Amino acid sequence: MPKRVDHRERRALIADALMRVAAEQGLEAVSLRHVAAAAGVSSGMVQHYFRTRDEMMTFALAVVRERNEARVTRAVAALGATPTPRALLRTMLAELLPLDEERRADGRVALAFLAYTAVRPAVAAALHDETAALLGFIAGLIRAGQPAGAEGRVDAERAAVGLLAVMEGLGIYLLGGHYPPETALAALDTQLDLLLGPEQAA
Amino acid sequence: MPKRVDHRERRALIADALMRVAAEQGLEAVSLRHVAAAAGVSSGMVQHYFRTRDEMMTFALAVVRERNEARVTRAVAALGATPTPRALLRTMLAELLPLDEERRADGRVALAFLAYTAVRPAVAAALHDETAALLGFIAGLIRAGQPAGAEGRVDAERAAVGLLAVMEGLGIYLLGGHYPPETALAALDTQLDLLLGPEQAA
DNA sequence: TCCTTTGCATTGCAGTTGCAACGTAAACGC
DNA sequence: GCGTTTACGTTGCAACTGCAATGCAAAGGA
Repeated sequence: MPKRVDHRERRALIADALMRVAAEQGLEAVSLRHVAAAAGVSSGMVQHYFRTRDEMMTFALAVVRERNEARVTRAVAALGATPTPRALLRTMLAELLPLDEERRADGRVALAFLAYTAVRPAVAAALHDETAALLGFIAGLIRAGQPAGAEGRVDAERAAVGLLAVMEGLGIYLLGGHYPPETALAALDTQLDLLLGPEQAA
Repeated sequence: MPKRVDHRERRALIADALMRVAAEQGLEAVSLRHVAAAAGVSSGMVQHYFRTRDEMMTFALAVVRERNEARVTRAVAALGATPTPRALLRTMLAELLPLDEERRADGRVALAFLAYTAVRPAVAAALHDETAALLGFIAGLIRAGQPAGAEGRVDAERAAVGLLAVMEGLGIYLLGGHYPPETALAALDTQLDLLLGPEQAA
Protein backbone atom coordinates (compact mmCIF):
# COMPACT_ATOMS: atom_id res chain seq x y z
CA MET A 1 0.00 0.00 0.00
CA PRO A 2 1.32 3.42 -0.91
CA LYS A 3 0.93 6.68 0.94
CA ARG A 4 -1.92 6.08 3.29
CA VAL A 5 -4.37 8.82 4.19
CA ASP A 6 -7.54 8.74 6.23
CA HIS A 7 -10.19 9.10 3.56
CA ARG A 8 -12.97 9.86 5.95
CA GLU A 9 -10.99 12.63 7.54
CA ARG A 10 -10.28 14.29 4.20
CA ARG A 11 -13.85 13.99 3.08
CA ALA A 12 -15.00 15.46 6.36
CA LEU A 13 -12.58 18.34 5.92
CA ILE A 14 -13.97 19.08 2.49
CA ALA A 15 -17.57 18.66 3.56
CA ASP A 16 -16.89 21.09 6.37
CA ALA A 17 -15.67 23.69 3.92
CA LEU A 18 -18.66 23.01 1.72
CA MET A 19 -20.99 23.69 4.59
CA ARG A 20 -19.25 26.92 5.42
CA VAL A 21 -19.69 28.10 1.85
CA ALA A 22 -23.28 26.92 1.71
CA ALA A 23 -24.16 28.54 5.03
CA GLU A 24 -22.79 31.89 3.90
CA GLN A 25 -23.74 32.05 0.25
CA GLY A 26 -26.13 29.22 -0.43
CA LEU A 27 -25.77 25.98 -2.33
CA GLU A 28 -25.53 27.83 -5.62
CA ALA A 29 -22.12 29.07 -4.58
CA VAL A 30 -20.91 25.55 -3.88
CA SER A 31 -18.51 24.81 -6.73
CA LEU A 32 -15.43 22.63 -6.79
CA ARG A 33 -13.05 25.55 -6.82
CA HIS A 34 -14.98 27.52 -4.26
CA VAL A 35 -15.09 24.66 -1.78
CA ALA A 36 -11.46 23.87 -2.43
CA ALA A 37 -10.49 27.44 -1.67
CA ALA A 38 -12.53 27.44 1.53
CA ALA A 39 -10.84 24.24 2.62
CA GLY A 40 -7.44 25.60 1.70
CA VAL A 41 -6.71 22.80 -0.73
CA SER A 42 -6.41 22.47 -4.47
CA SER A 43 -9.46 21.76 -6.55
CA GLY A 44 -7.69 18.68 -7.80
CA MET A 45 -7.76 17.25 -4.32
CA VAL A 46 -11.47 17.82 -4.01
CA GLN A 47 -11.89 15.96 -7.24
CA HIS A 48 -9.74 13.17 -5.88
CA TYR A 49 -12.13 12.55 -3.01
CA PHE A 50 -15.37 13.29 -4.80
CA ARG A 51 -15.50 12.25 -8.40
CA THR A 52 -18.47 14.43 -9.18
CA ARG A 53 -20.10 17.42 -7.60
CA ASP A 54 -23.23 15.40 -7.00
CA GLU A 55 -21.24 12.88 -4.99
CA MET A 56 -19.93 15.71 -2.87
CA MET A 57 -23.42 17.08 -2.33
CA THR A 58 -24.76 13.70 -1.31
CA PHE A 59 -21.99 13.28 1.19
CA ALA A 60 -22.56 16.73 2.64
CA LEU A 61 -26.26 16.01 3.00
CA ALA A 62 -25.42 12.91 4.99
CA VAL A 63 -23.10 14.96 7.18
CA VAL A 64 -25.86 17.44 7.96
CA ARG A 65 -28.15 14.69 9.12
CA GLU A 66 -25.45 12.99 11.15
CA ARG A 67 -24.62 16.25 12.88
CA ASN A 68 -28.23 16.72 13.91
CA GLU A 69 -28.47 13.17 15.11
CA ALA A 70 -25.29 13.56 17.13
CA ARG A 71 -26.55 16.77 18.65
CA VAL A 72 -29.80 15.18 19.72
CA THR A 73 -28.09 12.08 21.05
CA ARG A 74 -25.73 14.15 23.13
CA ALA A 75 -28.44 16.38 24.53
CA VAL A 76 -30.66 13.43 25.36
CA ALA A 77 -27.80 11.61 27.06
CA ALA A 78 -27.26 14.66 29.26
CA LEU A 79 -30.78 14.23 30.58
CA GLY A 80 -29.78 11.21 32.58
CA ALA A 81 -31.14 7.71 32.67
CA THR A 82 -34.86 8.19 33.17
CA PRO A 83 -36.14 11.46 31.79
CA THR A 84 -39.86 12.12 31.61
CA PRO A 85 -41.39 11.79 28.14
CA ARG A 86 -42.03 15.50 28.15
CA ALA A 87 -38.43 16.41 28.98
CA LEU A 88 -37.21 14.02 26.32
CA LEU A 89 -39.51 15.51 23.71
CA ARG A 90 -38.63 19.06 24.57
CA THR A 91 -34.93 18.40 24.59
CA MET A 92 -35.00 16.62 21.25
CA LEU A 93 -37.05 19.24 19.49
CA ALA A 94 -35.35 22.25 21.03
CA GLU A 95 -31.98 20.82 20.10
CA LEU A 96 -33.04 20.73 16.47
CA LEU A 97 -34.00 24.40 16.43
CA PRO A 98 -31.46 26.94 15.15
CA LEU A 99 -31.10 28.69 18.49
CA ASP A 100 -27.44 29.64 18.35
CA GLU A 101 -25.13 30.69 15.56
CA GLU A 102 -23.69 27.24 15.06
CA ARG A 103 -27.10 25.69 14.61
CA ARG A 104 -28.21 28.61 12.47
CA ALA A 105 -25.38 27.92 10.08
CA ASP A 106 -26.28 24.25 9.94
CA GLY A 107 -29.91 25.20 9.57
CA ARG A 108 -29.22 27.36 6.55
CA VAL A 109 -27.43 24.44 4.94
CA ALA A 110 -30.25 22.09 5.82
CA LEU A 111 -32.77 24.51 4.35
CA ALA A 112 -30.74 24.77 1.18
CA PHE A 113 -30.72 21.00 0.93
CA LEU A 114 -34.45 20.93 1.51
CA ALA A 115 -34.93 23.06 -1.57
CA TYR A 116 -32.29 21.02 -3.35
CA THR A 117 -34.02 17.71 -2.73
CA ALA A 118 -37.43 19.18 -3.55
CA VAL A 119 -36.47 19.08 -7.21
CA ARG A 120 -34.67 15.74 -6.89
CA PRO A 121 -37.37 13.34 -5.71
CA ALA A 122 -35.01 10.38 -5.70
CA VAL A 123 -32.83 11.99 -3.04
CA ALA A 124 -35.85 13.06 -1.01
CA ALA A 125 -37.26 9.55 -1.00
CA ALA A 126 -34.21 8.33 0.88
CA LEU A 127 -35.28 10.43 3.86
CA HIS A 128 -38.82 9.10 4.17
CA ASP A 129 -37.94 6.14 6.35
CA GLU A 130 -36.09 8.35 8.75
CA THR A 131 -39.06 10.69 9.09
CA ALA A 132 -41.44 7.78 9.59
CA ALA A 133 -39.26 6.34 12.33
CA LEU A 134 -38.98 9.70 14.03
CA LEU A 135 -42.73 10.17 13.87
CA GLY A 136 -43.27 6.78 15.42
CA PHE A 137 -40.87 7.57 18.22
CA ILE A 138 -42.51 10.92 18.93
CA ALA A 139 -45.94 9.35 18.91
CA GLY A 140 -44.77 6.86 21.52
CA LEU A 141 -43.49 9.64 23.72
CA ILE A 142 -46.74 11.53 23.39
CA ARG A 143 -48.71 8.48 24.44
CA ALA A 144 -46.40 7.93 27.40
CA GLY A 145 -46.55 11.56 28.42
CA GLN A 146 -50.26 12.14 28.31
CA PRO A 147 -51.86 12.51 31.73
CA ALA A 148 -53.64 9.45 33.03
CA GLY A 149 -57.25 9.38 32.01
CA ALA A 150 -56.63 11.57 28.97
CA GLU A 151 -55.37 8.82 26.69
CA GLY A 152 -56.99 8.94 23.33
CA ARG A 153 -58.11 12.50 23.73
CA VAL A 154 -55.98 13.21 20.73
CA ASP A 155 -54.62 10.71 18.27
CA ALA A 156 -50.93 10.36 19.08
CA GLU A 157 -49.90 9.74 15.47
CA ARG A 158 -51.59 12.90 14.28
CA ALA A 159 -50.22 14.85 17.18
CA ALA A 160 -46.73 13.62 16.35
CA VAL A 161 -47.06 14.85 12.78
CA GLY A 162 -48.15 18.21 14.11
CA LEU A 163 -45.42 18.41 16.68
CA LEU A 164 -42.65 17.62 14.20
CA ALA A 165 -44.14 20.15 11.82
CA VAL A 166 -44.15 22.78 14.55
CA MET A 167 -40.48 22.19 15.09
CA GLU A 168 -39.70 22.42 11.39
CA GLY A 169 -41.78 25.54 10.94
CA LEU A 170 -40.30 27.25 13.97
CA GLY A 171 -36.88 26.52 12.55
CA ILE A 172 -37.79 28.11 9.25
CA TYR A 173 -39.10 31.26 10.86
CA LEU A 174 -36.11 31.46 13.17
CA LEU A 175 -33.75 31.25 10.22
CA GLY A 176 -35.69 34.04 8.57
CA GLY A 177 -35.28 36.06 11.73
CA HIS A 178 -39.02 36.55 12.02
CA TYR A 179 -38.88 36.24 15.77
CA PRO A 180 -36.27 35.66 18.47
CA PRO A 181 -35.34 32.25 19.90
CA GLU A 182 -37.37 32.83 23.08
CA THR A 183 -40.55 33.19 21.06
CA ALA A 184 -39.92 29.90 19.32
CA LEU A 185 -39.20 28.12 22.58
CA ALA A 186 -42.31 29.58 24.16
CA ALA A 187 -44.38 28.36 21.23
CA LEU A 188 -42.83 24.93 21.54
CA ASP A 189 -43.66 24.78 25.22
CA THR A 190 -47.19 25.94 24.56
CA GLN A 191 -47.50 23.14 22.08
CA LEU A 192 -46.30 20.60 24.62
CA ASP A 193 -48.71 22.03 27.18
CA LEU A 194 -51.55 21.52 24.76
CA LEU A 195 -50.58 17.94 24.10
CA LEU A 196 -49.52 16.75 27.52
CA GLY A 197 -51.30 19.13 29.82
CA PRO A 198 -49.73 22.14 31.57
CA GLU A 199 -46.40 21.43 33.15
CA GLN A 200 -46.42 20.65 36.85
CA ALA A 201 -45.03 23.50 38.86
CA ALA A 202 -41.78 22.37 40.46
CA MET B 1 -44.85 57.98 -26.91
CA PRO B 2 -43.54 55.19 -29.09
CA LYS B 3 -44.65 51.59 -29.23
CA ARG B 4 -46.54 51.07 -26.02
CA VAL B 5 -46.54 47.76 -24.24
CA ASP B 6 -48.06 46.71 -20.97
CA HIS B 7 -45.01 46.38 -18.80
CA ARG B 8 -46.72 44.54 -16.02
CA GLU B 9 -48.06 41.98 -18.42
CA ARG B 10 -44.64 41.29 -19.89
CA ARG B 11 -43.02 41.07 -16.52
CA ALA B 12 -45.73 38.71 -15.36
CA LEU B 13 -45.18 36.56 -18.45
CA ILE B 14 -41.49 36.34 -17.69
CA ALA B 15 -42.03 35.73 -13.99
CA ASP B 16 -44.39 32.94 -14.91
CA ALA B 17 -41.73 31.27 -16.99
CA LEU B 18 -39.23 31.78 -14.20
CA MET B 19 -41.50 30.00 -11.78
CA ARG B 20 -41.98 27.11 -14.14
CA VAL B 21 -38.22 26.70 -14.42
CA ALA B 22 -37.72 27.09 -10.68
CA ALA B 23 -40.48 24.62 -9.83
CA GLU B 24 -38.98 21.96 -12.07
CA GLN B 25 -35.26 22.44 -11.64
CA GLY B 26 -34.75 24.79 -8.75
CA LEU B 27 -33.58 28.38 -8.55
CA GLU B 28 -30.08 27.39 -9.60
CA ALA B 29 -31.42 26.69 -13.06
CA VAL B 30 -32.98 30.13 -13.32
CA SER B 31 -30.76 31.96 -15.79
CA LEU B 32 -31.61 34.71 -18.25
CA ARG B 33 -31.42 32.43 -21.24
CA HIS B 34 -33.23 29.57 -19.54
CA VAL B 35 -36.12 31.74 -18.46
CA ALA B 36 -36.25 33.41 -21.86
CA ALA B 37 -36.47 30.04 -23.56
CA ALA B 38 -39.23 28.89 -21.21
CA ALA B 39 -41.16 32.08 -21.92
CA GLY B 40 -40.58 31.70 -25.65
CA VAL B 41 -38.89 35.06 -25.97
CA SER B 42 -35.39 36.28 -26.61
CA SER B 43 -32.99 36.75 -23.76
CA GLY B 44 -32.64 40.35 -24.85
CA MET B 45 -36.27 40.94 -24.04
CA VAL B 46 -35.84 39.51 -20.57
CA GLN B 47 -32.98 41.90 -20.08
CA HIS B 48 -35.16 44.72 -21.31
CA TYR B 49 -37.68 44.19 -18.53
CA PHE B 50 -35.25 43.17 -15.81
CA ARG B 51 -31.94 44.91 -15.88
CA THR B 52 -30.31 42.36 -13.62
CA ARG B 53 -31.01 38.84 -12.58
CA ASP B 54 -31.48 39.96 -9.01
CA GLU B 55 -34.21 42.36 -10.07
CA MET B 56 -35.96 39.47 -11.78
CA MET B 57 -35.66 37.32 -8.68
CA THR B 58 -37.06 40.02 -6.44
CA PHE B 59 -40.02 40.46 -8.73
CA ALA B 60 -40.68 36.73 -8.84
CA LEU B 61 -40.56 36.56 -5.05
CA ALA B 62 -43.23 39.24 -4.89
CA VAL B 63 -45.32 37.27 -7.37
CA VAL B 64 -45.15 34.16 -5.22
CA ARG B 65 -46.43 36.06 -2.21
CA GLU B 66 -49.17 37.74 -4.17
CA ARG B 67 -50.33 34.42 -5.53
CA ASN B 68 -50.65 33.00 -2.05
CA GLU B 69 -52.46 36.05 -0.83
CA ALA B 70 -54.87 35.88 -3.73
CA ARG B 71 -55.49 32.21 -3.09
CA VAL B 72 -56.30 32.81 0.54
CA THR B 73 -58.48 35.81 -0.22
CA ARG B 74 -60.48 33.84 -2.75
CA ALA B 75 -60.93 30.83 -0.48
CA VAL B 76 -61.95 33.00 2.45
CA ALA B 77 -64.43 34.92 0.34
CA ALA B 78 -66.04 31.62 -0.63
CA LEU B 79 -66.82 31.01 3.02
CA GLY B 80 -69.52 33.62 3.01
CA ALA B 81 -70.06 36.66 5.17
CA THR B 82 -69.82 35.34 8.71
CA PRO B 83 -67.65 32.26 9.00
CA THR B 84 -66.69 30.95 12.41
CA PRO B 85 -63.16 31.74 13.54
CA ARG B 86 -62.31 28.10 13.30
CA ALA B 87 -63.56 27.78 9.73
CA LEU B 88 -61.67 30.90 8.78
CA LEU B 89 -58.46 29.61 10.32
CA ARG B 90 -58.74 26.21 8.78
CA THR B 91 -59.52 27.58 5.35
CA MET B 92 -56.65 30.02 5.42
CA LEU B 93 -54.06 27.53 6.57
CA ALA B 94 -55.25 24.66 4.41
CA GLU B 95 -55.19 26.90 1.38
CA LEU B 96 -51.53 27.61 1.98
CA LEU B 97 -50.60 23.93 2.06
CA PRO B 98 -49.31 22.31 -1.14
CA LEU B 99 -52.25 19.97 -1.49
CA ASP B 100 -52.53 19.83 -5.27
CA GLU B 101 -50.04 19.93 -8.09
CA GLU B 102 -50.48 23.63 -8.71
CA ARG B 103 -49.77 24.52 -5.12
CA ARG B 104 -46.96 21.99 -5.01
CA ALA B 105 -45.26 23.77 -7.86
CA ASP B 106 -45.69 27.12 -6.16
CA GLY B 107 -44.54 25.56 -2.93
CA ARG B 108 -41.32 24.33 -4.47
CA VAL B 109 -40.62 27.84 -5.70
CA ALA B 110 -41.46 29.31 -2.32
CA LEU B 111 -39.15 26.83 -0.64
CA ALA B 112 -36.37 27.71 -3.03
CA PHE B 113 -36.86 31.37 -2.21
CA LEU B 114 -36.81 30.55 1.48
CA ALA B 115 -33.33 29.15 1.07
CA TYR B 116 -32.46 32.04 -1.20
CA THR B 117 -33.46 34.70 1.32
CA ALA B 118 -31.79 32.79 4.15
CA VAL B 119 -28.42 33.93 2.81
CA ARG B 120 -29.70 37.40 1.89
CA PRO B 121 -30.87 38.88 5.18
CA ALA B 122 -31.85 42.18 3.60
CA VAL B 123 -34.45 40.46 1.45
CA ALA B 124 -35.70 38.38 4.34
CA ALA B 125 -36.18 41.44 6.53
CA ALA B 126 -38.74 42.79 4.10
CA LEU B 127 -41.02 39.89 5.01
CA HIS B 128 -41.00 40.36 8.76
CA ASP B 129 -43.84 42.85 8.86
CA GLU B 130 -46.02 40.57 6.86
CA THR B 131 -45.39 37.68 9.22
CA ALA B 132 -46.04 39.86 12.26
CA ALA B 133 -49.35 41.03 10.83
CA LEU B 134 -50.36 37.49 9.97
CA LEU B 135 -49.49 36.32 13.48
CA GLY B 136 -51.56 39.09 14.98
CA PHE B 137 -54.52 38.18 12.83
CA ILE B 138 -54.26 34.50 13.70
CA ALA B 139 -53.96 35.30 17.39
CA GLY B 140 -57.18 37.31 17.16
CA LEU B 141 -58.99 34.41 15.55
CA ILE B 142 -57.71 32.03 18.18
CA ARG B 143 -59.02 34.29 20.94
CA ALA B 144 -62.36 34.60 19.19
CA GLY B 145 -62.60 30.87 18.60
CA GLN B 146 -61.76 29.58 22.04
CA PRO B 147 -64.70 28.11 23.91
CA ALA B 148 -66.26 30.39 26.48
CA GLY B 149 -64.64 29.97 29.86
CA ALA B 150 -61.41 28.71 28.40
CA GLU B 151 -60.00 32.10 27.53
CA GLY B 152 -56.45 32.43 28.62
CA ARG B 153 -55.93 28.72 28.97
CA VAL B 154 -53.23 29.19 26.39
CA ASP B 155 -51.60 32.41 25.35
CA ALA B 156 -53.08 33.32 21.97
CA GLU B 157 -49.90 34.94 20.68
CA ARG B 158 -47.82 31.88 21.42
CA ALA B 159 -50.48 29.63 20.02
CA ALA B 160 -50.50 31.69 16.82
CA VAL B 161 -46.76 31.27 16.42
CA GLY B 162 -47.18 27.54 16.86
CA LEU B 163 -50.09 27.32 14.48
CA LEU B 164 -48.33 29.17 11.70
CA ALA B 165 -45.27 27.03 12.27
CA VAL B 166 -47.38 23.89 12.00
CA MET B 167 -48.65 25.05 8.66
CA GLU B 168 -45.17 25.86 7.39
CA GLY B 169 -43.77 22.57 8.62
CA LEU B 170 -46.61 20.52 7.17
CA GLY B 171 -45.95 22.24 3.85
CA ILE B 172 -42.30 21.31 3.98
CA TYR B 173 -43.01 17.67 4.71
CA LEU B 174 -45.71 17.55 2.05
CA LEU B 175 -43.29 18.88 -0.53
CA GLY B 176 -40.81 16.24 0.48
CA GLY B 177 -43.52 13.65 0.01
CA HIS B 178 -43.08 12.39 3.54
CA TYR B 179 -46.77 11.85 3.93
CA PRO B 180 -49.94 12.28 1.88
CA PRO B 181 -52.18 15.38 1.97
CA GLU B 182 -54.77 13.70 4.17
CA THR B 183 -52.21 13.18 6.90
CA ALA B 184 -51.30 16.85 6.84
CA LEU B 185 -54.92 17.92 6.94
CA ALA B 186 -55.63 15.54 9.80
CA ALA B 187 -52.70 16.97 11.74
CA LEU B 188 -53.93 20.48 11.07
CA ASP B 189 -57.39 19.60 12.36
CA THR B 190 -55.91 17.95 15.42
CA GLN B 191 -54.01 21.13 16.06
CA LEU B 192 -57.18 23.19 15.81
CA ASP B 193 -58.96 20.77 18.11
CA LEU B 194 -56.24 21.24 20.68
CA LEU B 195 -56.48 24.99 20.49
CA LEU B 196 -60.20 25.53 20.17
CA GLY B 197 -61.63 22.38 21.62
CA PRO B 198 -63.00 19.43 19.64
CA GLU B 199 -65.21 20.39 16.76
CA GLN B 200 -68.94 20.29 17.46
CA ALA B 201 -70.62 17.44 15.69
CA ALA B 202 -72.97 18.79 13.05
C1' DT C 1 15.90 -1.82 -7.81
C1' DC C 2 11.97 -1.42 -10.18
C1' DC C 3 7.08 -1.22 -10.46
C1' DT C 4 2.65 -0.35 -9.09
C1' DT C 5 -0.55 2.10 -6.48
C1' DT C 6 -2.07 6.10 -4.31
C1' DG C 7 -2.31 11.21 -3.33
C1' DC C 8 -2.46 15.32 -5.14
C1' DA C 9 -1.48 19.52 -8.44
C1' DT C 10 -1.91 21.66 -12.91
C1' DT C 11 -3.77 22.44 -17.17
C1' DG C 12 -7.14 22.45 -20.61
C1' DC C 13 -11.66 22.36 -22.59
C1' DA C 14 -16.36 22.79 -23.78
C1' DG C 15 -20.30 24.71 -21.97
C1' DT C 16 -22.86 28.23 -19.36
C1' DT C 17 -23.36 32.37 -16.94
C1' DG C 18 -24.62 37.65 -16.34
C1' DC C 19 -24.34 41.59 -18.69
C1' DA C 20 -22.86 45.36 -21.85
C1' DA C 21 -22.95 46.96 -26.41
C1' DC C 22 -24.89 47.63 -30.56
C1' DG C 23 -28.33 47.18 -33.95
C1' DT C 24 -32.90 48.06 -35.86
C1' DA C 25 -37.84 48.67 -36.31
C1' DA C 26 -41.84 50.84 -34.94
C1' DA C 27 -44.60 54.50 -32.93
C1' DC C 28 -45.31 59.03 -31.67
C1' DG C 29 -44.55 64.50 -31.29
C1' DC C 30 -43.34 68.13 -34.18
C1' DG D 1 -40.22 64.40 -43.06
C1' DC D 2 -37.48 64.20 -38.75
C1' DG D 3 -35.92 63.18 -34.32
C1' DT D 4 -36.68 60.93 -30.27
C1' DT D 5 -38.08 57.35 -27.54
C1' DT D 6 -39.34 52.72 -26.71
C1' DA D 7 -39.04 47.70 -27.71
C1' DC D 8 -36.84 44.48 -28.74
C1' DG D 9 -33.00 41.05 -31.21
C1' DT D 10 -28.16 39.84 -31.78
C1' DT D 11 -23.57 39.48 -30.72
C1' DG D 12 -19.68 39.39 -27.87
C1' DC D 13 -17.02 38.90 -23.76
C1' DA D 14 -14.91 37.90 -19.46
C1' DA D 15 -15.80 35.00 -15.78
C1' DC D 16 -17.11 30.90 -14.20
C1' DT D 17 -18.59 26.03 -14.22
C1' DG D 18 -17.79 20.59 -13.96
C1' DC D 19 -14.78 17.44 -15.36
C1' DA D 20 -11.19 14.85 -18.01
C1' DA D 21 -6.48 14.40 -18.72
C1' DT D 22 -1.94 14.51 -17.52
C1' DG D 23 1.98 14.78 -14.56
C1' DC D 24 4.58 13.63 -10.71
C1' DA D 25 6.16 12.44 -6.03
C1' DA D 26 5.98 9.32 -2.39
C1' DA D 27 5.29 4.88 -0.36
C1' DG D 28 5.19 0.55 -0.24
C1' DG D 29 5.68 -4.71 -2.36
C1' DA D 30 8.42 -7.73 -5.39
